[in-house]
Parts: sequence; C-alpha cells; structure tokens
Amino acid sequence: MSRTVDRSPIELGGPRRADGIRNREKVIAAAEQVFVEQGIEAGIPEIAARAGVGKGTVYRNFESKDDLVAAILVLRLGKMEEDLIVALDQPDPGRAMRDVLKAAAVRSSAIGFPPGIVLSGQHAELEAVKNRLKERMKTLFAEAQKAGEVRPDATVDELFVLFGGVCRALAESGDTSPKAWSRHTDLVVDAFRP
Amino acid sequence: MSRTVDRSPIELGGPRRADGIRNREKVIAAAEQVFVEQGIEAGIPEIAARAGVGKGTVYRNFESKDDLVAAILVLRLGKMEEDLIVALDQPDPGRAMRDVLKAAAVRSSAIGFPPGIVLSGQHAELEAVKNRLKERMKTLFAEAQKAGEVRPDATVDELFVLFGGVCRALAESGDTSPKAWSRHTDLVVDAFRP
Amino acid sequence: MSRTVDRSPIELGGPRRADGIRNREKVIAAAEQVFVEQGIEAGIPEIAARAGVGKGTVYRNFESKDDLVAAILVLRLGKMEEDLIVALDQPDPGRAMRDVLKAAAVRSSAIGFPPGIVLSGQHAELEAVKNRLKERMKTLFAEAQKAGEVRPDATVDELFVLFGGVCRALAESGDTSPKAWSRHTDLVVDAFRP
Amino acid sequence: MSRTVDRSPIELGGPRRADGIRNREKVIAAAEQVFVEQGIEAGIPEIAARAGVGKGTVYRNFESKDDLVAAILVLRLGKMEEDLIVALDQPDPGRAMRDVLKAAAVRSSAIGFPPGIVLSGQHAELEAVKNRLKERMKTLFAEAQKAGEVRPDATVDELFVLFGGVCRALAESGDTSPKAWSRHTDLVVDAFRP
DNA sequence: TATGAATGAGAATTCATTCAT
DNA sequence: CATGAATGAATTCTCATTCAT
Repeated sequence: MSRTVDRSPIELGGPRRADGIRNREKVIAAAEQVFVEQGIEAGIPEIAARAGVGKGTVYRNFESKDDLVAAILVLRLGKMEEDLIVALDQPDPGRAMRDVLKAAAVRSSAIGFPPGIVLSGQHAELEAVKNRLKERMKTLFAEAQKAGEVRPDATVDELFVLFGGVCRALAESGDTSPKAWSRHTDLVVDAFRP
Repeated sequence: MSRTVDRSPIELGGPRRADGIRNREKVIAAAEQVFVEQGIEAGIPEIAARAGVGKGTVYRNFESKDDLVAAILVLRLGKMEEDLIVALDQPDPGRAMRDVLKAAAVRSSAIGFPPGIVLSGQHAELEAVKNRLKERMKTLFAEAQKAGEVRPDATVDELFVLFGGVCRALAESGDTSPKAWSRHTDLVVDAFRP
Repeated sequence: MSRTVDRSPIELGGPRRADGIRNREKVIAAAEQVFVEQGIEAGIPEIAARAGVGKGTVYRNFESKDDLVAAILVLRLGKMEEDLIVALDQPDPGRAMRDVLKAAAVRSSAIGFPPGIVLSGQHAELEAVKNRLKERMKTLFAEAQKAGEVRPDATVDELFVLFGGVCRALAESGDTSPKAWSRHTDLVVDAFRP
Repeated sequence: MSRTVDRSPIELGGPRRADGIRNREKVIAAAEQVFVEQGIEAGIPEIAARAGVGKGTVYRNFESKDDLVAAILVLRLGKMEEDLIVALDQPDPGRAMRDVLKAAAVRSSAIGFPPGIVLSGQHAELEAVKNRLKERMKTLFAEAQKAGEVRPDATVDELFVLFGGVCRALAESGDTSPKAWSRHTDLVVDAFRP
C-alpha cells in the first residue's frame, strides 16, 4: 500500500512487463519454427528449449498447448484479415486476391495446421477470426469472379484447399525462400484463371 | 531374422503362409484407414484392433511403425509407377499425366504423409520407388511440355508440391468423395496449363 | 485360426491370465501399503515400484489413479458389507456391531481415505457399496439402540465420523498392531454406550 | 539474512514493520482457510491470492510451505496450551479437560494436519509446543483419572488419537458448524468415561 | 506364430521455490 | 520490501516396442 510511495511511476508496471512480453514473443516465434519443422506433435519441451525458456514459462503464457497453437493461428489469420480489408477497397480484385495470398504465403505456413486439432477445443477467438476471414475472402473471390478474373465454376473453399495444401507442403519441404512461396502462390492463383 | 532356422520343413507349407500374407494385408488396409482418419499419430493398438489382430502381429510384419508407413507408401507409389509406365506409351501426354494424377488422388491421400517422419529412417525401398517415380513423372511432364499442353516455365517439383499439398489438405478435411479428389486434381493440372 | 491347432487347451488362456491377476493383486497390495504410509498423494511410480511392476502395468489394470483408489475402497467396503450381512443375523446387535467395526479396523485404514477425492469422480460401483454399507450399518445401529446397547441420542453418521477418524489417525501414526486398532475401536464403541 | 545490512536506519522504523506483521497475519489467516477447505495439498498461489499478496511475500515470511504449516500449528497448539494452563488450576479436572478439547475443536481442525509432513522437517519450535502440550495434557488427564472422571485403563495418547482423528474427519467432511464439532468432542470424551 | 501383458521413455501439466525488477 | 515471472522437478498418463505364454 504505502510501499509504492517511494517508487517512481516508471517502475510501476513497465520494466516487469517488458520481459514478459519478450518471452511471449520468443515462445511464439520458437513454436512457429518448431511446428513448421516437426508438425503439431512437436513437444513443449522442444519449443521451450528453442525459445530459451523453461517449460513453465510456456504454460504461464499459454494455458495449454492448444492455446499456443490457437494463438499462433489467430495472429496469422489476423494479419491476413487486415490485408483483406485493404484488398477489398482495391480496384482490381483479381490482383488484390493474389497479393493477399502471396503476403500470407510469404508469412509462411498460414493456415497450414491440421484444423481438426485446433477446432476440437472451443477457441472462441480463433473461430471468430476464421469466420471473418472466410467471409471477407468470399466477398473478394466473388468480386474477382464478377470481374472475369476467376473462373466461374470455382469456389473459395477450393481455393482454401489448394492454398492451404501448398503452404503446408512448402513448409514441410523446408524451402523458406520467399521466391518459392511466391511462385507457388502464382500457380495456385493460375489454377483459378477462367 | 534367424527365427526361421528352427522351423521344421513341415511348417513351411502353403496354408501357413497364406495366413501370414492375409494378416499383412489386413494390417495395411486397417492402417490406411486409420491414418487417413486420424493422421500418422494414430496408435498401433487402434490399427491392430481395426485389423482384428494383436499388436504383436503388427510388429511381426513390420519392424516398426515407420516401417508400416513406409510399406503403405511403397505400395501406393508402386501403383502410381505402374500407371506411369502405361502413361508413357500413350499418345496424349497431357491427358495421360492428368489421368495418372487423378488415379493416384482417388486412391486417396497418395503421398499425403508427412515426409519428415518417413524420411528420417533410411527406407531404401521407399527411396527407390520415389526416385523411379520422380524420374518417370519428369519424363512425362517434359513430353507434355513439348506437346504444348503444359506451361514451359513450370517444373515437376512444383507439380509435386501442388499435388502433394492438395492431397494432404483433402485428406485432413475428411472429404473422402472421389469426386472432390478428382475435381481438385483438375484444378491442380489447370494451374500448369500454358 | 488354424494356428491354435498345435496348442494344448491348457495354454489357451490359463497361464497368461494368472500373471495378470497376480499383478493386479500385487498392485492393490502395494497401493494399500503406500497410501497408508504416505496418503493419497503418493505417486503411481512409487506404487509400481513397490509392486515390482512398471507404471504401465498399473494403468493397464486401473484406468486412472482414482480408479485404483476406488478399487481398493470397493474391496474393503465389500468385505465390511459381508461382515455386516452376517452380523445382522446375530442375536446380540451391540456385540455384533463392535465385531464388525473391529474386523474392519484390523483390516486397517478401512474408510480412511479422504472421501472428497473419491467421490469427485463418478464411481458407480463405489457409490453403490457405500450406500449399501451405510444402509446395513444403519439397521444394525438401530437394532443395537432398541436393545439398549447404544445411546438413543446418537446417529450412525456420528459413528462413522469417530470410526473413520480413528482409523485414519492410527494409519498415520504408523501403528500397525492389531491390538492397538482393536483397543481404539473399543473406545469408539464405548463412546456410544448409553 | 545479511540483507538487513544495507538498510538505512531511517527504514527501520515502526510503520514498515506494522505492514510486515499485518502481511504475516493475512497469510496465516488465508492459509488456515485454504488448508481447511482444500487440505494441505492446497497451493501457495491460492493462499497468496486469498491473502491479497504476492507469492514472494509468503516466502519472505515463511521459509517454505512446511514452515507455514508449522507456524499455523504452533499458533493453534499455543492457544490450546494456554487453555491447558488455565485448566490445570480448575477444581473439576474432567470438566476442564472436556472444555479444553471443545475449545480446540471449535477453533477447528486443531491438530488435523497430516503429522507426517510436518514432522518430516525438524521444526524445533513445533516439537517444543507439542511436547509441552502433551505433558500438560498428561497431567490434566491423570488428575481426571484420579478424580474418577476418566477410566483408569485409558491413556492420553489414546485420547489424542480419538480427538485428532475426529477433528480430521470433521474437517474433511466440510462440516464447519461449531455445534457438530462440540457434539463430536462430547462423544470422544464420553469414550473415556469410567 | 499370434497374442496381449509388461515395460519405460516421454508428453502435458502443476506447483514449490527463486530472483530480477 | 513486494511482486510475479521464470524455473524445473515431479506427477499423471500414453504409446511404441518387447517378450512370456
């Protein structure tokens, strides 16, 4: 209570948190790496070691392994959503769609996690982003179709299958060159040419 | 290994072996099902139960779980290789290639296993089929390019990434309708149109 | 199928099971010891080691730790129930009740486990024995009261608290002499004298 | 330990210490609550939260969890000792003994902690109170026997077993009504009637 | 040869305790 | 001094693999 009197305001919450935030980020970064390399079945010990922290720290930041996976997905899908929002205002929907996918691809294995695992638990937030994302992509896709830039017989779901699959395959191949990711995204988009 | 030494000649007959072969096939069939349903992380107990045999029998036929996975892949890739041999004699290489891929896709998650696991162990046989397969597909792909049915800037490796990724994505989506697999293969092939 | 032809009937199921049953009993015996010595918080590894088996064997026989605890309780309460059935036919209900309690006490920490833990999970069987036991003890208690051998202001529940508590206290004291357990049971019963 | 060395004289004053004492008491109060509710296996985080302090504060005041438990016991047994000192001057030793026990019981789970845990570490202070307490109770018990109010064949140790066991059983039953604790103490004391 | 019991390494998760802020 | 983030040992439980029957 009166103990805080002699503390400068700066000490009240800043420095402590800095470490925490850094660790959370380190864990997420490590987890992304490890998951891409070994798949979801990778162990927390491995992730913790890669992040240079103890197992406990992982669990302080993420309630469970599922939670960690969900957090990563939310982050990535969130970025993709932002891109989509911008893309929906662009004049050329076909090009915009391609750009969004490329950005997501380069950001790496985008939606490449086995959805089953993640969906099993009730991750409200994750579900929300997923739905918003799908809705937005649907709109963009429809616009591109209307503009004659995407074949009329295709669906967004098919796009997701192709794109998701390619991301996963690339992630596992170990090829991390943005060029390769970009190139394969081009191929995917070309599959949907009229 | 040396276990066969103490077998009496009488035991070496036909019927005994027939059972053995039947069991091997039952296990492979069960494993394919279970792997598609649950992914590679499915347990041996589940597979054994589904095959109607004991766990021990699985291990009599396959040295390890990796071995079982490899055996399945060898089998599948082997069939694909046979298709390829036939395809290479066909007049229309573009159409032949598409047919080979469709057949493989419909045979289900074809090469949809995480290669990492399989490659970790040195499965000579698997490597061999893979290489032969790649070589043959390369030839067919080149012919199709020469015939103007495949874009000249593409490579077989890219085809493998697209096709492999899509198979995996579909396998995980739980969609087992041949129609869907066929449709997505079409999309993949279209991506390589000139 | 035809493989069993050359096996003698004796080999078909007898010896295998013998081991299994023995192990189950070894685990229960070890668990009783360890739980009495260290309380419920004792670890499965400790129990397995004491039983001379691996952890896995414990889990083959009991779905979970709670299950193991429940099994022990069911066993003990089951014996007590048998005693009670006999006791209810005896001419002197007061003496019969005392004998039942003594037998249970000597069999050691009888109902001395924290009921909370056990009750939390839904162990149908355990609940059933408990209820039957309580019902029977209630009857015997009432008869003893009618016969003027137990004070009319007391209830069975109070008896359970005293008896259960004493068992637990003795178990923890490490005193394993039947004499001590018998003596303390006498004291408990005397508390319910008119 | 040597941490006090660098304290400036100014910091040594009264108010600071008052806070310290208040925290110690808050922790003890919280711990008593939590231990009664959840048993010894309750976690320090829970206790700290209930006390409204950080975990670190708990450890500043008590070297370890065992230490905290011991401190609580010392406190309680200390109160019981005070009661005993008064009781030894009373004219009716039987009644005095009953009153002391009742007071201790109502103060709740008195000596209801698993003694094993506490005794494992060498808590000199706890041992001391225990011994003094036992000695005093022994005297009172002997007087009550001499006065013909307690059966001559019983011992104080037996009284401790009954009383301790009942306290534990009641604590675990979750019954916190002083009436129940009082009633059961009566039963215990009645067990020692001549 | 088939079976499934046994084994034990390893995974997820919790929590007492330490220590930087 | 207080705080809570970090640590890692320990716990429960799973599963690939071995081996007695």
